[in-house]
Amino acid sequence: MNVKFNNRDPVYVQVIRLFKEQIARGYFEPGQEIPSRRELANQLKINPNTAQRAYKEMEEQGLVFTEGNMPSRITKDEAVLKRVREELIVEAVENFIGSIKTINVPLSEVLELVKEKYDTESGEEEGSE
Amino acid sequence: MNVKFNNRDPVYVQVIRLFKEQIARGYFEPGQEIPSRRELANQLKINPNTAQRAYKEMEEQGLVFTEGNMPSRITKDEAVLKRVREELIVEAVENFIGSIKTINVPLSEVLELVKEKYDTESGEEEGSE
DNA sequence: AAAGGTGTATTAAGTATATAATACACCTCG
DNA sequence: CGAGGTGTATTATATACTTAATACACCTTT
Repeated sequence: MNVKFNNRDPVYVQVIRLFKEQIARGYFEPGQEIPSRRELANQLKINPNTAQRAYKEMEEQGLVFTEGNMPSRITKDEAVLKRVREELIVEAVENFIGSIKTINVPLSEVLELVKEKYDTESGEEEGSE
Repeated sequence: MNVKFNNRDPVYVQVIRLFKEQIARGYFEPGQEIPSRRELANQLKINPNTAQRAYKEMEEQGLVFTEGNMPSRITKDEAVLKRVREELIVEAVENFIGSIKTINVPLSEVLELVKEKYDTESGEEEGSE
């Protein structure tokens, strides 16, 4: 796994974000197993306790669930999964609007910029490391 | 002054951001005096040391300068001020594109959302707390 | 000269995050 | 049965950020 963490946000928050993005992209099936805390920690090169904290919060948010001592799973509630995607989109849009309003830029101007930039970096993954 | 800080980012980072936004909006004249560390701390209800840290970083970035023991001032270099605005815009655009790409949303779809939301909250301030 | 406002610097304490090292109960698998 | 993998919990240490309390040199104003 090839994940880059920034040093601004807590790692466990970034891990949650990572799972939400994958959910939004339809990467997970409802009820699908996710890596154990220890395995995730190994994959992401983080501490098992940090992985545990991320999973615990995701459980509180209803994104994953755990039965007995079985591996945790993505929720089977498809409405929840769908809502994750919508929330991420709304969040992105609101952040963007908030930013350009505080800077006081005409909307048409930035929309042009968005279209240009979007096509420029048309792909998004090119992980070679 | 009515500034709301979040608890995610360091306060001194948010203070820098605040100044950059005001610069981007043309709020400051080149060479204009800015509040002293103690006064800013008083206005924003933060610690003078935190204000000092923000000012120090802004000096390192060339945004403000200090002569002798006079009050610090916004740089007189208009090119620098102009660049601040451009950088904030580019940053907003890139963040936005990055977000919607990781979520895998068609561009046309979110652009519609942006237009709708932008008009909805046509004003921007409604702080009551 | 004295007072007070600049910027600047230092030291200490508190909180949140991350890591580390364990520990334990539970269940499955061999 | 026993080993090993689950989730879960506890305790300790390190670091970054924030606040706090001072301190000092410099300059202007009175």
